Amino acid sequence: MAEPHELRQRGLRLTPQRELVLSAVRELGHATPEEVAERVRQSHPGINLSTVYRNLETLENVGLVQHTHLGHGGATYHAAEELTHLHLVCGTCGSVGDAPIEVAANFVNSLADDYGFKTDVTHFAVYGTCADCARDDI
Amino acid sequence: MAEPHELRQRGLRLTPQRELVLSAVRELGHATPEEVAERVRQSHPGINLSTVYRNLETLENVGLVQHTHLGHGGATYHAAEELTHLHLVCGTCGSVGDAPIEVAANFVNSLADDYGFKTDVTHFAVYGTCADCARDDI
DNA sequence: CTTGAAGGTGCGAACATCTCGCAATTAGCG
DNA sequence: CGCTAATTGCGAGATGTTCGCACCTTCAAG
Repeated sequence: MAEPHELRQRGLRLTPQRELVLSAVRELGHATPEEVAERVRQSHPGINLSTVYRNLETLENVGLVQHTHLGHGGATYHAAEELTHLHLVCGTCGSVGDAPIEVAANFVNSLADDYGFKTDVTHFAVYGTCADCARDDI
Repeated sequence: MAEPHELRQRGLRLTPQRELVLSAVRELGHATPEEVAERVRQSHPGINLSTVYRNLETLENVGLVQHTHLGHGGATYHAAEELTHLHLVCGTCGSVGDAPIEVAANFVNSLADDYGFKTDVTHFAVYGTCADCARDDI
Protein backbone atom coordinates (compact mmCIF):
# COMPACT_ATOMS: atom_id res chain seq x y z
CA MET A 1 0.00 0.00 0.00
CA ALA A 2 1.85 2.94 -1.31
CA GLU A 3 0.66 5.46 1.22
CA PRO A 4 1.72 8.62 -0.59
CA HIS A 5 3.59 11.30 1.26
CA GLU A 6 1.36 14.08 2.54
CA LEU A 7 3.02 16.56 0.22
CA ARG A 8 2.59 14.39 -2.80
CA GLN A 9 -1.03 13.85 -1.90
CA ARG A 10 -1.55 17.54 -2.39
CA GLY A 11 0.10 17.60 -5.76
CA LEU A 12 3.40 18.98 -4.55
CA ARG A 13 6.81 17.73 -5.37
CA LEU A 14 8.77 16.26 -2.59
CA THR A 15 11.91 18.30 -2.12
CA PRO A 16 14.12 18.28 0.94
CA GLN A 17 13.62 22.01 1.34
CA ARG A 18 9.87 21.68 1.27
CA GLU A 19 9.81 18.94 3.85
CA LEU A 20 12.18 20.84 6.08
CA VAL A 21 10.13 24.00 5.91
CA LEU A 22 7.04 22.08 6.87
CA SER A 23 8.65 20.33 9.78
CA ALA A 24 10.26 23.56 10.95
CA VAL A 25 6.85 25.20 11.09
CA ARG A 26 5.51 22.25 13.02
CA GLU A 27 8.35 22.24 15.48
CA LEU A 28 8.38 25.96 16.05
CA GLY A 29 4.70 26.56 16.69
CA HIS A 30 4.74 30.26 15.90
CA ALA A 31 7.44 31.33 13.53
CA THR A 32 8.36 34.12 11.19
CA PRO A 33 9.79 33.22 7.79
CA GLU A 34 13.18 34.25 9.09
CA GLU A 35 12.90 31.91 12.05
CA VAL A 36 11.79 29.08 9.83
CA ALA A 37 14.79 29.66 7.60
CA GLU A 38 17.11 29.63 10.57
CA ARG A 39 15.63 26.39 11.82
CA VAL A 40 15.89 24.75 8.42
CA ARG A 41 19.49 25.81 8.11
CA GLN A 42 20.40 23.62 11.05
CA SER A 43 20.05 20.62 8.82
CA HIS A 44 20.22 22.21 5.40
CA PRO A 45 22.53 25.21 5.64
CA GLY A 46 22.27 26.32 2.06
CA ILE A 47 18.56 27.00 1.92
CA ASN A 48 17.64 30.33 0.46
CA LEU A 49 15.23 32.73 2.07
CA SER A 50 13.27 33.00 -1.15
CA THR A 51 12.74 29.28 -1.07
CA VAL A 52 11.39 29.50 2.44
CA TYR A 53 8.97 32.25 1.44
CA ARG A 54 7.86 30.37 -1.61
CA ASN A 55 7.35 27.16 0.28
CA LEU A 56 5.42 28.83 3.05
CA GLU A 57 3.14 30.25 0.42
CA THR A 58 2.80 26.93 -1.35
CA LEU A 59 2.14 25.04 1.86
CA GLU A 60 -0.45 27.60 2.79
CA ASN A 61 -2.18 27.17 -0.54
CA VAL A 62 -2.64 23.48 0.07
CA GLY A 63 -3.77 24.06 3.62
CA LEU A 64 -0.87 22.61 5.56
CA VAL A 65 0.18 25.85 7.19
CA GLN A 66 -1.48 29.17 7.86
CA HIS A 67 -0.22 32.57 8.76
CA THR A 68 -1.35 34.94 11.45
CA HIS A 69 -0.62 38.60 12.07
CA LEU A 70 0.74 39.08 15.52
CA GLY A 71 1.45 42.75 15.11
CA HIS A 72 4.29 44.96 13.88
CA GLY A 73 4.29 43.83 10.27
CA GLY A 74 5.54 40.34 9.69
CA ALA A 75 3.35 37.30 9.46
CA THR A 76 3.97 34.28 11.61
CA TYR A 77 3.28 30.77 10.46
CA HIS A 78 1.61 27.84 12.15
CA ALA A 79 0.94 24.30 11.17
CA ALA A 80 -2.71 24.15 10.21
CA GLU A 81 -3.38 21.45 12.80
CA GLU A 82 -2.43 23.78 15.60
CA LEU A 83 -4.75 26.59 14.76
CA THR A 84 -7.08 25.86 17.60
CA HIS A 85 -6.42 28.92 19.64
CA LEU A 86 -6.42 32.64 19.28
CA HIS A 87 -3.54 34.91 20.17
CA LEU A 88 -3.52 37.49 22.88
CA VAL A 89 -0.77 39.97 22.15
CA CYS A 90 0.23 42.31 24.93
CA GLY A 91 1.05 45.77 23.69
CA THR A 92 3.09 46.51 26.77
CA CYS A 93 5.41 43.55 27.15
CA GLY A 94 4.95 41.99 23.75
CA SER A 95 4.08 38.55 25.07
CA VAL A 96 1.80 36.33 23.04
CA GLY A 97 -0.69 34.30 25.03
CA ASP A 98 -3.17 31.76 23.82
CA ALA A 99 -6.84 31.34 24.50
CA PRO A 100 -9.17 28.68 23.15
CA ILE A 101 -11.26 29.79 20.22
CA GLU A 102 -14.38 29.00 22.18
CA VAL A 103 -14.14 32.25 24.10
CA ALA A 104 -14.87 34.02 20.86
CA ALA A 105 -17.79 31.84 19.86
CA ASN A 106 -20.48 34.34 20.80
CA PHE A 107 -18.61 37.16 19.19
CA VAL A 108 -18.22 35.18 15.99
CA ASN A 109 -21.87 34.28 16.02
CA SER A 110 -22.91 37.89 16.54
CA LEU A 111 -20.88 39.01 13.58
CA ALA A 112 -22.33 36.23 11.48
CA ASP A 113 -25.90 36.95 12.51
CA ASP A 114 -25.77 40.72 12.42
CA TYR A 115 -23.36 41.37 9.58
CA GLY A 116 -23.12 38.13 7.67
CA PHE A 117 -19.42 38.24 8.35
CA LYS A 118 -17.68 34.89 8.72
CA THR A 119 -14.86 35.47 11.13
CA ASP A 120 -11.56 33.68 11.28
CA VAL A 121 -10.51 34.62 14.79
CA THR A 122 -7.11 33.04 14.46
CA HIS A 123 -5.93 35.18 11.59
CA PHE A 124 -5.34 38.38 13.48
CA ALA A 125 -4.17 38.54 17.02
CA VAL A 126 -6.25 40.07 19.74
CA TYR A 127 -4.48 43.10 21.06
CA GLY A 128 -4.50 44.45 24.57
CA THR A 129 -2.73 44.31 27.88
CA CYS A 130 -1.89 41.04 29.53
CA ALA A 131 -2.71 40.25 33.13
CA ASP A 132 0.83 40.82 34.33
CA CYS A 133 1.19 44.20 32.71
CA ALA A 134 -2.28 45.28 33.78
CA ARG A 135 -1.42 44.36 37.35
CA ASP A 136 1.94 46.06 37.35
CA ASP A 137 0.30 49.04 35.74
CA ILE A 138 3.63 49.94 34.22
CA MET B 1 -9.61 83.82 26.91
CA ALA B 2 -6.47 82.31 25.54
CA GLU B 3 -7.69 78.83 24.82
CA PRO B 4 -4.42 77.14 23.94
CA HIS B 5 -4.20 75.14 20.78
CA GLU B 6 -4.84 71.43 21.29
CA LEU B 7 -1.31 70.60 20.21
CA ARG B 8 0.24 73.11 22.57
CA GLN B 9 -1.89 71.76 25.38
CA ARG B 10 -0.12 68.47 25.00
CA GLY B 11 3.29 70.01 25.11
CA LEU B 12 3.89 69.94 21.38
CA ARG B 13 5.15 72.72 19.23
CA LEU B 14 2.80 74.09 16.69
CA THR B 15 4.22 73.58 13.25
CA PRO B 16 2.31 73.73 10.00
CA GLN B 17 3.37 70.18 9.19
CA ARG B 18 2.09 68.87 12.48
CA GLU B 19 -1.27 70.55 12.14
CA LEU B 20 -1.62 69.34 8.59
CA VAL B 21 -0.83 65.77 9.51
CA LEU B 22 -3.43 65.85 12.24
CA SER B 23 -6.12 67.30 10.07
CA ALA B 24 -5.27 64.91 7.26
CA VAL B 25 -5.81 62.00 9.63
CA ARG B 26 -9.11 63.46 10.75
CA GLU B 27 -10.30 64.05 7.23
CA LEU B 28 -9.24 60.70 5.88
CA GLY B 29 -10.69 58.41 8.51
CA HIS B 30 -8.50 55.43 7.81
CA ALA B 31 -5.16 56.28 6.30
CA THR B 32 -1.74 54.86 5.78
CA PRO B 33 1.26 57.13 6.34
CA GLU B 34 1.64 57.36 2.59
CA GLU B 35 -1.95 58.51 2.16
CA VAL B 36 -1.57 61.05 4.91
CA ALA B 37 1.53 62.41 3.21
CA GLU B 38 -0.28 62.66 -0.08
CA ARG B 39 -3.14 64.54 1.52
CA VAL B 40 -0.83 66.92 3.30
CA ARG B 41 1.02 67.62 0.08
CA GLN B 42 -2.09 69.15 -1.39
CA SER B 43 -1.55 72.19 0.77
CA HIS B 44 2.10 71.76 1.71
CA PRO B 45 3.84 70.08 -1.20
CA GLY B 46 7.26 69.92 0.34
CA ILE B 47 6.48 67.78 3.33
CA ASN B 48 8.82 64.89 3.82
CA LEU B 49 7.65 61.36 4.42
CA SER B 50 9.90 61.11 7.46
CA THR B 51 8.12 64.08 8.94
CA VAL B 52 4.79 62.40 8.44
CA TYR B 53 6.01 59.25 10.16
CA ARG B 54 7.49 61.21 13.01
CA ASN B 55 4.38 63.28 13.51
CA LEU B 56 2.10 60.29 13.42
CA GLU B 57 4.19 58.75 16.13
CA THR B 58 4.25 61.94 18.15
CA LEU B 59 0.52 62.48 17.81
CA GLU B 60 -0.04 58.91 18.84
CA ASN B 61 2.08 59.40 21.94
CA VAL B 62 -0.11 62.24 23.10
CA GLY B 63 -3.27 60.37 22.31
CA LEU B 64 -4.60 62.35 19.38
CA VAL B 65 -4.32 59.56 16.86
CA GLN B 66 -4.06 55.80 17.01
CA HIS B 67 -3.04 53.16 14.59
CA THR B 68 -4.70 49.94 13.65
CA HIS B 69 -3.48 46.93 11.75
CA LEU B 70 -5.78 46.15 8.90
CA GLY B 71 -3.68 43.38 7.47
CA HIS B 72 -0.77 42.96 5.09
CA GLY B 73 1.80 44.90 7.04
CA GLY B 74 1.26 48.59 7.17
CA ALA B 75 -0.51 50.40 9.94
CA THR B 76 -3.40 52.72 9.28
CA TYR B 77 -4.10 55.77 11.36
CA HIS B 78 -7.28 57.18 12.84
CA ALA B 79 -8.12 60.20 14.86
CA ALA B 80 -8.51 59.01 18.41
CA GLU B 81 -12.06 60.39 18.58
CA GLU B 82 -13.18 58.09 15.84
CA LEU B 83 -12.09 54.84 17.32
CA THR B 84 -15.56 53.73 18.15
CA HIS B 85 -15.80 50.81 15.84
CA LEU B 86 -13.95 47.67 14.99
CA HIS B 87 -12.84 46.69 11.54
CA LEU B 88 -14.04 43.72 9.59
CA VAL B 89 -11.50 42.91 6.92
CA CYS B 90 -12.56 40.55 4.17
CA GLY B 91 -9.79 38.24 3.10
CA THR B 92 -11.44 37.61 -0.23
CA CYS B 93 -12.26 41.04 -1.57
CA GLY B 94 -10.19 43.15 0.77
CA SER B 95 -13.02 45.38 1.87
CA VAL B 96 -12.96 46.90 5.31
CA GLY B 97 -16.31 47.08 7.09
CA ASP B 98 -17.14 48.56 10.43
CA ALA B 99 -19.05 47.22 13.36
CA PRO B 100 -19.78 48.91 16.66
CA ILE B 101 -17.49 47.87 19.45
CA GLU B 102 -20.48 46.69 21.44
CA VAL B 103 -20.68 43.48 19.46
CA ALA B 104 -17.43 42.50 21.09
CA ALA B 105 -18.44 43.42 24.62
CA ASN B 106 -19.05 39.88 25.79
CA PHE B 107 -15.89 38.67 24.18
CA VAL B 108 -13.88 41.41 25.83
CA ASN B 109 -15.45 40.63 29.18
CA SER B 110 -14.71 36.95 28.85
CA LEU B 111 -11.08 37.62 28.16
CA ALA B 112 -10.92 39.99 31.10
CA ASP B 113 -12.63 37.58 33.46
CA ASP B 114 -10.93 34.40 32.38
CA TYR B 115 -7.48 35.63 31.44
CA GLY B 116 -7.12 39.03 33.01
CA PHE B 117 -6.49 40.32 29.50
CA LYS B 118 -7.66 43.85 28.76
CA THR B 119 -8.56 43.87 25.11
CA ASP B 120 -8.37 46.77 22.72
CA VAL B 121 -10.62 45.46 19.98
CA THR B 122 -9.92 48.33 17.66
CA HIS B 123 -6.20 47.74 17.38
CA PHE B 124 -6.28 44.70 15.17
CA ALA B 125 -8.85 44.13 12.52
CA VAL B 126 -11.16 41.17 12.64
CA TYR B 127 -10.43 38.94 9.71
CA GLY B 128 -12.85 36.82 7.79
CA THR B 129 -15.15 36.78 4.81
CA CYS B 130 -17.67 39.52 4.23
CA ALA B 131 -21.33 38.86 3.50
CA ASP B 132 -20.97 39.54 -0.20
CA CYS B 133 -18.06 37.21 -0.70
CA ALA B 134 -19.61 34.53 1.48
CA ARG B 135 -22.76 34.68 -0.62
CA ASP B 136 -20.96 34.63 -3.93
CA ASP B 137 -18.87 31.79 -2.61
CA ILE B 138 -16.12 32.82 -4.97
C1' DC C 1 11.56 92.84 20.06
C1' DT C 2 15.58 90.14 20.25
C1' DT C 3 17.58 85.87 21.10
C1' DG C 4 19.05 81.26 22.38
C1' DA C 5 17.92 76.52 23.32
C1' DA C 6 15.16 72.82 22.42
C1' DG C 7 12.40 70.88 19.24
C1' DG C 8 11.26 69.97 14.44
C1' DT C 9 12.18 69.45 9.47
C1' DG C 10 14.34 67.91 5.14
C1' DC C 11 17.33 64.94 3.04
C1' DG C 12 19.80 61.03 2.07
C1' DA C 13 21.40 56.74 3.56
C1' DA C 14 20.52 52.58 5.77
C1' DC C 15 17.52 48.89 7.01
C1' DA C 16 14.18 45.20 7.14
C1' DT C 17 11.03 42.53 4.52
C1' DC C 18 9.50 40.52 0.89
C1' DT C 19 9.18 39.76 -4.31
C1' DC C 20 10.90 38.69 -8.87
C1' DG C 21 13.48 37.16 -13.04
C1' DC C 22 16.53 34.01 -14.64
C1' DA C 23 19.60 30.22 -15.23
C1' DA C 24 20.77 25.83 -13.27
C1' DT C 25 19.01 21.80 -10.95
C1' DT C 26 15.94 18.04 -9.79
C1' DA C 27 11.60 15.23 -9.07
C1' DG C 28 8.87 12.02 -11.05
C1' DC C 29 6.22 10.44 -15.19
C1' DG C 30 6.60 7.47 -19.07
C1' DC D 1 16.98 6.28 -18.79
C1' DG D 2 15.45 10.71 -20.62
C1' DC D 3 12.29 14.67 -20.63
C1' DT D 4 9.55 18.32 -18.99
C1' DA D 5 7.86 21.07 -15.67
C1' DA D 6 8.43 22.29 -11.03
C1' DT D 7 11.72 24.00 -7.86
C1' DT D 8 15.85 26.13 -6.18
C1' DG D 9 19.59 29.58 -5.58
C1' DC D 10 21.00 33.97 -6.35
C1' DG D 11 21.11 38.62 -7.10
C1' DA D 12 18.49 42.66 -8.10
C1' DG D 13 14.60 45.33 -6.99
C1' DA D 14 10.36 47.03 -4.76
C1' DT D 15 8.40 48.54 -0.45
C1' DG D 16 7.87 50.50 3.87
C1' DT D 17 10.11 52.51 7.82
C1' DT D 18 13.91 54.36 10.61
C1' DC D 19 17.97 57.17 11.51
C1' DG D 20 21.84 60.67 11.64
C1' DC D 21 22.83 65.10 10.78
C1' DA D 22 22.82 69.91 9.43
C1' DC D 23 19.70 73.61 9.07
C1' DC D 24 15.49 75.99 10.36
C1' DT D 25 11.49 77.33 13.68
C1' DT D 26 9.02 77.91 17.65
C1' DC D 27 8.39 80.20 21.78
C1' DA D 28 9.58 81.79 26.28
C1' DA D 29 12.72 84.51 28.75
C1' DG D 30 14.90 88.78 29.03
